[in-house]
Order: sequence, then structure tokens, then C-alpha cells
Amino acid sequence: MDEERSRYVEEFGLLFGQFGLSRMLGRVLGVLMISDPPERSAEELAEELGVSRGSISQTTRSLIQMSLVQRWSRPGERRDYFRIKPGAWHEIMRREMEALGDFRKMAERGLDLLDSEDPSARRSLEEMRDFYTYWEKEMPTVLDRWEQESQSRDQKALDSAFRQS
Amino acid sequence: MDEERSRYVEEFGLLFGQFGLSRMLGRVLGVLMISDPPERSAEELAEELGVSRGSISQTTRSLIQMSLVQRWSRPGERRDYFRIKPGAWHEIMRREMEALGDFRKMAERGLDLLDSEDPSARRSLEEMRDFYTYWEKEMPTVLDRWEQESQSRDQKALDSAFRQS
DNA sequence: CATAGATTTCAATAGATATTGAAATCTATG
DNA sequence: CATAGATTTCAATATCTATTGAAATCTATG
Repeated sequence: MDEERSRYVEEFGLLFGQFGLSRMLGRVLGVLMISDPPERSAEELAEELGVSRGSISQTTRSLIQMSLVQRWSRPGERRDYFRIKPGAWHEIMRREMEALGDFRKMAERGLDLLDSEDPSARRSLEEMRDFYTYWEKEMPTVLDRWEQESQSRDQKALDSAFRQS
Repeated sequence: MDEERSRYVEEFGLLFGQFGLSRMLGRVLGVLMISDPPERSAEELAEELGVSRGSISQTTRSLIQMSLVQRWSRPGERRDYFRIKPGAWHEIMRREMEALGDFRKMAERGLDLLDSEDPSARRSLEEMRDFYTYWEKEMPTVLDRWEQESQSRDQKALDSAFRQS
């Protein structure tokens, strides 16, 4: 992997780090994003990133569990390959969306805890609760709309996968 | 601070941790959220959380810089207080929103890097770019709508702050 | 403008997290 | 069903991050 690609992959990792996920998750995803063909074996990933097999094993397992990556085996070959799962970014956003509920619930618990009726004491928690309630309602709408609008693109991707197999 | 509140504050911290911010940021915010009156001095925060003054100093500085907390001084008192800034949650979401652009740019850089014209190699990056472009357009709309809908609530909060001072 | 209380800074360190690597396990094939 | 390549597991360790605490600095007041 050349210098420019290494830098790209490292920055992909940093972006994921900022975002609250592990850097290694981002690095592996980064390598897969710029791979042509778009799949890589565990061994290739380890070598391209200069990290141990064990590390790759743990990371690919997480990525698969998060539905961001899928295994890809070629008939007649023992080794497994990994590739980005279509809809991975949608999935990341869906997870974000679920976290909104945690924030709303935290606000509600706070209001229960705070038995004061003083509006100035309750204001921040009420604002928090109302804000996340609003987003919990709005996000699914926006996410669904994306799904509709990208339907034709998904169809093309499916066709392409079909032609290839 | 009683057992139940301590637990709440700790979980507030964990929620922030999951979210990609430091746990201490979340703890301090958590204490302020359930404080009545809604402001606390650095000393009170340190004591309630059982952490050093230095730690509080660094954390409040971050929270102020992030526009989540504001200083609050009472005339005739030397000591400073801190309280949650109205609109803090809106501000957190605004930051999230800005990160969307980083993801889109990362996708665009990837497409430049990948000189292959093979659609199956480009697919993931194109999906990533289109997805974040979509969200970059939609999020501000949804956030603005919140601002409108909560206008009357903000007005009430202002009145209340005015009555108190 | 000296004082004392309050706050900040930052080097040292405690504590948490990520990574390795070798042994154990798995799995497709002849 | 034995083999060899591939993968996973997990204890040990390296690395990174958070936290302390004491010295330095700041700031409102008489």
C-alpha cells in the first residue's frame, strides 16, 4: 500500500475515533472502502495495515456483528474475504438513531430524580427530554426517505453483484 | 449526594462515553442537570464527584468552550458558578451535523484515490458520499424546525431567568 | 496595591484500552 | 478422518488517556 493510501486509511481511522468508535474499526473499513477488487482476506488486511492477525480477527468480528462488513468466500478457496456490506452507512446512522432514545430516557430519569417543582431547576432536563423526543420522531422519517430515494441505486448494486457471482 | 444521584451521574458519564465524548464531561453535565438551584461552584462539583479541583477546572473549561455550560457569578461573591447553557442539546446536535461533512469529504477523497473505474470497486464510496450529502442537506432543515417549534419554550425560560435575577 | 480565596496549569502517575503472538481451535479437502 | 491452511482466543504487555495535587497565577476587595 502506497504512502497516500496509508495516510487515507489512518485518517479514516481517526474519523471513526472522533466519532466514538475504535480507530482500528475505521482503519479496516478504510482499507476495504478503497480496495479494488472490493474484498480482502484477513491476511491481506493484516499485511496492508501492519498489524497482527489477532487484531484483524477481533476487528472483523465486530464489523460483521455491527452489520457493516460481510464475509465473502470464493468457491474452491479455503480462505475468507471481507467486504463492505451495502447499506453500511445507513446502518451506522440507524445505530445513532437508537442512541437518541437513551438520551431521552436519561432526561426522564433525571426529572423523576429531581423532585423539585422549581421550573428553573427542571428547565435543562425538560429541554433535553423534548429535544430528543423530537429527534426520535424525525430521524426515522428522514432515514426512510433516504431509503426510498436510493432505491434505484440499490437495485443497480444488486444487479452488479448478480452479474459478478 | 445520595447513592441514587451518584449512580445517575455515573450513567450520564457512561452515556457520554459511548457517544464519543469523555466520561468526565458527562459526569459534570449530569450533576448540573439535576442540581437545584441549577448552578454549582467548582468546589461543589469536585466534592460531589469526589475528584480533584484540577480535573473540574479542565472539564468546565471544555464544556464552556463547547458552549454547553456557562459561568455564573453572583454579585458580592468571589467564587464562580457553572450552569447548563440553554440550547446545550441543540449545540451538541449541531456539532454532530458538522461531522457529517467530514464523512462526505472522506468519501470524496477516497473516490479520487481509487482511480479504478470498476463500478463494483467504487460502489461503497459512492454510497457513502451520497448518503452523507443527503444528511448534510436534511439535518439543518430538521434542526431549524426544532428551533421554531421550541421558540415559545425558550421565551418562557428567558422570562424565568429574568424573574430570578 | 496587598491580601486571601479561588482557579488554573502541568509534570507525574494511576488506570484503562488496544495490540500482540503463540497455542488452541476450526474447516475444507483428498 | 488425517492434514494443513486459516482463524480465533486470550494472557501478557505496550500504549494511550485521565487524573491528581502542589505550585503558579489570577482576581475581587478593603
